[in-house]
Amino acid sequence: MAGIKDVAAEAGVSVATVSRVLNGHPSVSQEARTRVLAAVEALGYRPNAVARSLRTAQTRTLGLVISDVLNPYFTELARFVEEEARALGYSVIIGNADERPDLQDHHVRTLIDRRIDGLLVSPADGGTPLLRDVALSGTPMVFVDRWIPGIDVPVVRADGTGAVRDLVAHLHGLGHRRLAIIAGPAATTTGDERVEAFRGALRDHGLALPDAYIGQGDFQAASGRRATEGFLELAEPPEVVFAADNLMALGALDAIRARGLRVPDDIALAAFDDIPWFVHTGPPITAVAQPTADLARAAVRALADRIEGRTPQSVTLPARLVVRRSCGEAAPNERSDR
Amino acid sequence: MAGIKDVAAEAGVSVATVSRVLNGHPSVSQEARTRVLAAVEALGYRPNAVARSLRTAQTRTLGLVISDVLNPYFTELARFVEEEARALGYSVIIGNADERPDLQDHHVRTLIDRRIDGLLVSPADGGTPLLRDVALSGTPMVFVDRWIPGIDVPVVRADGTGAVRDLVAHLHGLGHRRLAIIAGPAATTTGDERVEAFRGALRDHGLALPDAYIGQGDFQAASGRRATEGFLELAEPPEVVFAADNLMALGALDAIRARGLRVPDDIALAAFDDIPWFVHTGPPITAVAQPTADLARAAVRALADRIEGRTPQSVTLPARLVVRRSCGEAAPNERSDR
DNA sequence: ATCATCCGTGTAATCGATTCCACGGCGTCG
DNA sequence: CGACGCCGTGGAATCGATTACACGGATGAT
Repeated sequence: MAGIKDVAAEAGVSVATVSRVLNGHPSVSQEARTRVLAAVEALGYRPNAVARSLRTAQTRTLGLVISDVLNPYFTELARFVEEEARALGYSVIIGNADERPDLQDHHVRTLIDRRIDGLLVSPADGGTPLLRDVALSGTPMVFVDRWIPGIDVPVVRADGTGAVRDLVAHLHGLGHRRLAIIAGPAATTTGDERVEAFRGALRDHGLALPDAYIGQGDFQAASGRRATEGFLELAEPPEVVFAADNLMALGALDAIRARGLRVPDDIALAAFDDIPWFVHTGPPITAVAQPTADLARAAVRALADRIEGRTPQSVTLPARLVVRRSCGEAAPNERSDR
Repeated sequence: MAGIKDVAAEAGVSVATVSRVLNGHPSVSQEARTRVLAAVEALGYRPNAVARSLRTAQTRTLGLVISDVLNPYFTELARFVEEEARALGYSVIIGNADERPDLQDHHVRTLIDRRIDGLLVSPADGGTPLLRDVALSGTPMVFVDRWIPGIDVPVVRADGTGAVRDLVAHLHGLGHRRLAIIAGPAATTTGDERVEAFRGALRDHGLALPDAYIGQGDFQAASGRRATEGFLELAEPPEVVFAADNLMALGALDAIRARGLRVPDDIALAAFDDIPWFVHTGPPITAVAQPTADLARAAVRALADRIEGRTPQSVTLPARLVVRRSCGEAAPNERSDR
């Protein structure tokens, strides 16, 4: 593969001049510039990004570590992150943690070893020592969706409290009084937060959230199934199950069907995170939708700000309720899908 | 960030010795080894992958360019690819082409510039000049799922003919005679192939595949919707729609529902590519399932073989039919889900 | 005792770019 | 007319690792 020396030789100039032309440096004669460009064209020369990165100490690459690529919410997030990053001239390397702290650490370490310019993280857990160290070491970092309290890094996320309140109002309006939630891992911020938002909204309607109505999940479908089975075995099972993410909602749907029950007639179902498939499930599922594209854009911009020496800002965007049929027939005046 | 020189100084040896210890080179005294290791530990030293790559001319990184990350089939593929690559000591950088040749080229070029050791591609189109050049230039490359005829590169893919034949037999057994297909872009191999397999299977039952029953899609949901609307407007609409990928099946489902029709009572639906969500749609969708994990593993192994100087092999694995309810009630003796 | 070998180690070249510094030529200004 | 400055350019240092080669000392064979 042709190197910068070959180009210099071909154009009859020094490597310094070639480099200057390629980087748009002003002091190069028109003459030299055209000769170099011609040589580049002739040889099909492409600069070696590895060598360039070594010298300049920047890779124009962002790392994105997410907790689970198979979760459509994160897939979508990743897609938009890459899109915005590309627009700003960065590449993205994705690391999938599969909700495993050890895998998360593996990816963080590899990314740091590759000297990525900045790190976007949606932590799978309460924060391993590694993540703290990285943040402390001055590597530009931004949390997206989930974050770790006590680590001083900008956070870009959606606030679900308003939407959850709307959801509870909707459920209450349909006559439901016994509402249960399948929570995420307590170690994740989104885990807690969604439970607390739910509890708060229930309180507004004079309802309590008994411990038996809080299922412990881990954001995976299987845990949603288990938690729902637990609910269904209760002497007084809930009338509604609210899953804190879309995969657990799917598990819940499984468990409900396995019992021969019907949604929403026998039990209602709602989920956090809206995904395209929820339109097509039987029945379509009512969900709290996050502004994924905006979150991704804001996160990338915050990170780029941090990298390029500007001051990054934490951003919180509101989520919104999308009513479908899984909690009972929507009243005609309620907001519906889209 | 500490460099190898710092470690050498701390341990009181030369950088060469440090490097030897880190790379498990034999001729290093036990003494020196422990001192170096202690220094590494003390300084929290991590080798700079960029510098290492420049010198060794290898990055231990694989590029994976897929046509659409949002398609769960590819998401899953990507996940398993990363898993297998990690097991073999490689990292993976994913490039999402969004079914756009220009974006595909962008990613291929960036990956080559970064001097990845090998490239796994599921081409979005018939093959841009760039892809040909890269293959010709000797960059290790393997096609997965889709490939480009005329480029001499190993191909790892699933063969759907058997499963499609099973599908058609199943449909025929249920009494369906007017079967339509939503094809993928003609430029992709999977596009053609699935149509031809379908046509062949129909012929076995003495059925024809009229042009009006071949919808033109592009592997995206919207195209499935359009094609299905076309079918439904026909004087004699088909009794079954077979979508050549899962997203188009979703579009088809949309179009059918929008008409107020019911699956499978009014019209049957089947899809190529099985995904977890098909269990939860209303009704659950009959599909041809590809052995995604095995494909991913085989592809990575083929690429690693090529990179490491062994002879890579093309691999073709059989797909299988998963019968659910979207084509009519399954006979009790038929293979069902799982 | 002598010489060849081998082992552990260090010095320095190298990978392919960027960039600091010096230099020659030329225009401008005093 | 001499000095100064600027412009375009090239030489060489540099980034942080790996590795070929050289070297000194110990060991073993003859």
